[in-house]
Amino acid sequence: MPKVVDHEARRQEIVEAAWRVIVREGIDGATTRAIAREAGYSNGVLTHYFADKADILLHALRLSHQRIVRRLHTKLAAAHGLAALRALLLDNLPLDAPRAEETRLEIGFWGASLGRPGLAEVQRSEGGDLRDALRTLLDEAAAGGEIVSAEDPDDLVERLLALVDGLSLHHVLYPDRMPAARVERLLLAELDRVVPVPEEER
Amino acid sequence: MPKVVDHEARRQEIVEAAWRVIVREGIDGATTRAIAREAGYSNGVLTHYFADKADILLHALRLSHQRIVRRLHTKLAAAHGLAALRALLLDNLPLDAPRAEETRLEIGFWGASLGRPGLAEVQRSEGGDLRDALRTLLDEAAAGGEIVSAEDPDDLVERLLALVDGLSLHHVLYPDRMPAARVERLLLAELDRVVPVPEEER
Amino acid sequence: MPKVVDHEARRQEIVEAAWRVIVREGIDGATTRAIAREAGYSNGVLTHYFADKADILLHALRLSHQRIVRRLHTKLAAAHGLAALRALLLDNLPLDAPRAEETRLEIGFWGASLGRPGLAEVQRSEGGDLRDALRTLLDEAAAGGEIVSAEDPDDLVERLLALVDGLSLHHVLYPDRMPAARVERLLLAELDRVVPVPEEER
Amino acid sequence: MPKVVDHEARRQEIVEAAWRVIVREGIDGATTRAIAREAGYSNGVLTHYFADKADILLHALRLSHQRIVRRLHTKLAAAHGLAALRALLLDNLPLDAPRAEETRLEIGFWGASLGRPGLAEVQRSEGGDLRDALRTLLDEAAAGGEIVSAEDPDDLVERLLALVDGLSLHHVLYPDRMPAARVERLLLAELDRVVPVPEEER
DNA sequence: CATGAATGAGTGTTCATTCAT
DNA sequence: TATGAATGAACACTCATTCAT
Repeated sequence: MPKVVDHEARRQEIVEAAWRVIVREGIDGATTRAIAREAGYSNGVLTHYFADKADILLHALRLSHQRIVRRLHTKLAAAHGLAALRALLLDNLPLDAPRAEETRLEIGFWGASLGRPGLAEVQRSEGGDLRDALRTLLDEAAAGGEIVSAEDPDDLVERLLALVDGLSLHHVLYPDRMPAARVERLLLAELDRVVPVPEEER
Repeated sequence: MPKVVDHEARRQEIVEAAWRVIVREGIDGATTRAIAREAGYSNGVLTHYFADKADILLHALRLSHQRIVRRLHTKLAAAHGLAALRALLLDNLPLDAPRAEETRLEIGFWGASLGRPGLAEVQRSEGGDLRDALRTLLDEAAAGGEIVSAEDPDDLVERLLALVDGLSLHHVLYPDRMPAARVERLLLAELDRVVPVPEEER
Repeated sequence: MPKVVDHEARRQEIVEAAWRVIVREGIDGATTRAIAREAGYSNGVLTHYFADKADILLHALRLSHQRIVRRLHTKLAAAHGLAALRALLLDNLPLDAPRAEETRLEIGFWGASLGRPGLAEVQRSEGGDLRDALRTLLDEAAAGGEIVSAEDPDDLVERLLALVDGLSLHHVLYPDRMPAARVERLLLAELDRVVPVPEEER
Repeated sequence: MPKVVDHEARRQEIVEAAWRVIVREGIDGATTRAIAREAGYSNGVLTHYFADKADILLHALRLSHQRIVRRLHTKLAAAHGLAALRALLLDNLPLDAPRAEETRLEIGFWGASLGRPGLAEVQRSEGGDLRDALRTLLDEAAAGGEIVSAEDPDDLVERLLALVDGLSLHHVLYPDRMPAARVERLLLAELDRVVPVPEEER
């Protein structure tokens, strides 16, 4: 098995370069040439590692999701229940520059996904992981008595996820109106509603 | 006596053609040629009515907003307070095919706006109208005792708007997971939280 | 004879507009639209007065020549012999802004004439008028004993004309190196060579 | 090991193709497509070798100048003083077909330079080389007693250069009136004026 | 006569892709 | 494997010209 590891490593290099280009120039600025240049290779290399440009973009999107997931796992390793739920949601908001970059990339892909089922599928399945994690933590919190809600837990999860995306979008598009602090406050307020907050804690 | 052509009407024709192309092919598929063809004219006509492609896209976005606003005004003419608030929010959701098209267009523009301040500005200012309307109705509902909330009303409005956009996005991208009925249910559930619902009514 | 005068006047208006556009924007910037706009008419008018764009340009060139000739006639009305010759040559140099404009137009037409025999023909025939005038004045000066030259008078005229064009060109292209004063000095020096200047006069 | 292509050689190929197109079709006929076709390549190649069309035109102009300079160096290698001066001036006249082509190209660029400072700058600086060479030879001739002139040597050089351009122009535009032989005769006559011609030589 | 709407070929330029080396 | 040369279709945009009104 000669050079198999190299192959995968090179793919990764290119995908990371694509990610950087998309974040920096936008999805329209992510030409194959720009990606190859960013990766430090010539145009032609891309052929050896990806079927076409769409394939590269798809993997760049996957990379972004993987990073989010990895970050989550690190953060959630020691946390449980409501605290973990809160951490997970906050982590998915563009509260600092790196995460704002991720959000910009994601927004670009929303539009790109409209006519390309392949991209939408990636977002669906990988978004599913986040949803599952949320649901698990929610159940954990409910089991621990931290949360009380008459609402269907899946609905609650979906609304939280929609809120995360909506707030993220508004922050990136209209940062003046929706600064990071407000994004955080609005999301936490939503979460607090399902929590029967004892008077002594607040 | 020149050829009788209503200049403004022709502009509108072209903008509507652009709107249809964007909805059908996505914002990337909206080439000047495609727009001209859709409008039933040759490439060159666009020159007479718009400065450049960006100008056309901008007006297509405005057209979409105008349609939403017009529809709202019709619906809200006889409604007041909480009922109007509810109607307004529901109307902004992609609960039927035409509105789903509008949402698709809007999502495309989110990405396009990232690197183009002009587009973002249009979205900001026209989105502002909706926000103001929401706020007014909210105050009306609060004054009438229909709504009770300890939360800052502007925050409430912003969260509702974020939720509208997030739910709309998820419906368009993942219709299986987020069918129209669920979109509606999730939004109304959010609204119900701020309403002190008397037992006998529910 | 209805409106015949109007027709010619309108042609003149348009030609003058074309002249101004060419001087201001260069020959490449002289589009039919720009000319019509400058003239204060719509695009379509040009059709009624000129066969095509080439026709307009040709008349704009003629106009420029006519202005030069008219100016000459005014200046030369009272002058004769060597003084007139000198005046005529100086008048053809771009020693002030309006004449520099004329020169710029002329240079543009030199290039345009290369592949268009019609334009070259206009320049040839109208340049001939100037040559004839020079020749006449030269003979006059020679007859009056003001000038003594062993050279063929036609050759002398041609060299003076070539020098006028060469100096004009260099002034317009490289004004730093060839300011107006130098243009004038160099031309007069050339003329002085054929004149046996008495010591007491200099 | 990439396809073996001499990058610089290919650039040269394209520039030479551009040169031929400009000479044949005029500067307006030198479209990027025409240049690519003349070079025997597709449209897209130009991208690899030049920033844009202006870059190609600029190099085509430089190529023309380089050819003139190279020819001069060959001719002047063994010549000195007045003879070299005479050779240099004659060499810059369009006395045969290839040099007439060069002149046509140059005339086209005069017009093109009017609104484009970059092109004018190239002509200025490269024309400066010729001026310096002339001045050097003039000094050499003066030092050797071959030439006697009370005139400022720089002025003399400038007038000779203006005459070269003016005569070249007239030859190209009006070949009937100004055949090659006359061009040569007129320039030499100008030069002879500054030379104290011994009786026995003429 | 004048308008200006409309045409459609043509412009420079970009870019994903192919492929010989 | 990696290069980068080469392709050719596509892009937004310009413009002289035509013509119905």
